Amino acid sequence: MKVRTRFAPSPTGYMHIGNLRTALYEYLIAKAQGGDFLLRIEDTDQKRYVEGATDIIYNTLKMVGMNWDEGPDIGGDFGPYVQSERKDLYAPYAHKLVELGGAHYCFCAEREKEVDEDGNEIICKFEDPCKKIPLEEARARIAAGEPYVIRQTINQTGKSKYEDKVYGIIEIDYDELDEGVLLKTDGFPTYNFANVIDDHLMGITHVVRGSEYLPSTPKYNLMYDTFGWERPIYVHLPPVMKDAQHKLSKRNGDASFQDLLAKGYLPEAIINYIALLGWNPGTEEEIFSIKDLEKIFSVERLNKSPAIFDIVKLTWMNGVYIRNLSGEEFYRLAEPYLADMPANVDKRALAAVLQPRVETLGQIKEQTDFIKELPDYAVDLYVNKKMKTDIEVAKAVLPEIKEVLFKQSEWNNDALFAALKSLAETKGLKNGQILYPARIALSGKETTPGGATELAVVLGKEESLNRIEQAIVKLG
RNA sequence: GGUCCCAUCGUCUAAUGGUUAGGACAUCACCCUUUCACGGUGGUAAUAUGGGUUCGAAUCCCGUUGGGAUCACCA
Repeated sequence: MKVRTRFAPSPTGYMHIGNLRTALYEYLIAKAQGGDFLLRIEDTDQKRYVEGATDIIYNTLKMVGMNWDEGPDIGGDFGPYVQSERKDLYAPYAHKLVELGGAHYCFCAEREKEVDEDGNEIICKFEDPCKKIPLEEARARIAAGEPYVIRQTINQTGKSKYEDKVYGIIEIDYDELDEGVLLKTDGFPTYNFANVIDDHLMGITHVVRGSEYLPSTPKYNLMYDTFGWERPIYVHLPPVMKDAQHKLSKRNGDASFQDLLAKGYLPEAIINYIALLGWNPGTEEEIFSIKDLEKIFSVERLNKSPAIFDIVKLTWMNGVYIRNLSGEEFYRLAEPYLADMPANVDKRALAAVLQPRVETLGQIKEQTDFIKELPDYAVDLYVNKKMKTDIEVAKAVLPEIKEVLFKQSEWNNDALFAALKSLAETKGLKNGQILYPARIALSGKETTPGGATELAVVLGKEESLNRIEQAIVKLG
């Protein structure tokens, strides 16, 4: 049978990393088996709907290369793919479930949380008195216009049992299961119910979701069983953590996919990194494109313990992706970050020195700030023991450097380096005694992307000579 | 609180009864070098804990501890 998985986000306007990873695994489980990956929007909670949120979902999935085979925008044989458009479809199934004995009509007021004297929430199992109302009486009250919900009926005793692909056999006592609402007063289904109906109707073979659903899965199974439907294969995923105690969440202000993009992380690197948060290929390789992952992914290698999201390792991996880019591709990506560079700056040369030195595109700004404007630096920057330079050396050498550069007609790194190197030789100095002061004069910074001659190329001849002259004046 | 789940270097993880417990990030040292990076070499660093089972346990069982989840007309 063809594998079918689904990503079913609710449109809340925020694609967080845990969610993205769930989508990735759903996608990979399908694709590794030549199956279909579908997109379904779960918007049954009208209060939480956020305008434009579905576009964020579409754009994110497209950007990382997770193409869906069926979805709200492209359709498919099992639509509609937006739950609010499926609204009328659920109620008949709910009433059917009542007939089959798997649910009942309930007229209770909405449950309120009880609090004890210390302000702690009292947790107790809900015993629904409406369960005892004869079906005919309940139907009469509904006919009379009384508001009602449909609630799941759980009469089973003993242990429920199912197998999860990552956690193994899960056994839970039926007694622990809450008789939750399936169809709300407003006629909308709850997640619990809509999920079962939609997954069945859409032919979903593998239900992939967070491990928080592990304890409520027996309730879904009961519904599948009562309807006489085949239970899906379950794949529950451990959470992605911010630290040992907290899940990554919107509330904590943790990075979303969008935030990472804005900081200059590449979609390919993000996908590669999160794929490895809870899954490993069993080899020592760790750089994978999504196409690679489609070939090698297997559910068996999914991990069951939570994983902490480590931005440091993601940053490293992003650096790997940046370095693997061709010079042309990197230039294209870096260009927007170089928009405010002065016109005389050789942006291509600059991009070339930047590429091995940045791990995120966002780091370009701090690396290039000295180009726009020479910082007002302290003269003791010219002192460097290892390079055997100090203020006196700089004072002596800078006019000579200016002279050499002034005469230089070929303005590229090799030519400049050769020229300054021969200056050092004729003066009987070490290379560093020429190059270090030159670099400081050109940049006004202790560390720079590239050496003296590389910076001279980036700045151009005129600006380079100008800065060296300023240094000579500064040193008096 | 009841129930369910989890537990290997700081972090992500490998090792499905027999390894000097492996790799990657981070960290430290050294090399390369025109500063800083990149690259290269090497080092520090882990089986939470107590009992079993076994010739042999990170691995299987039980307890303890620590953490997480769940118990909504939210998904």
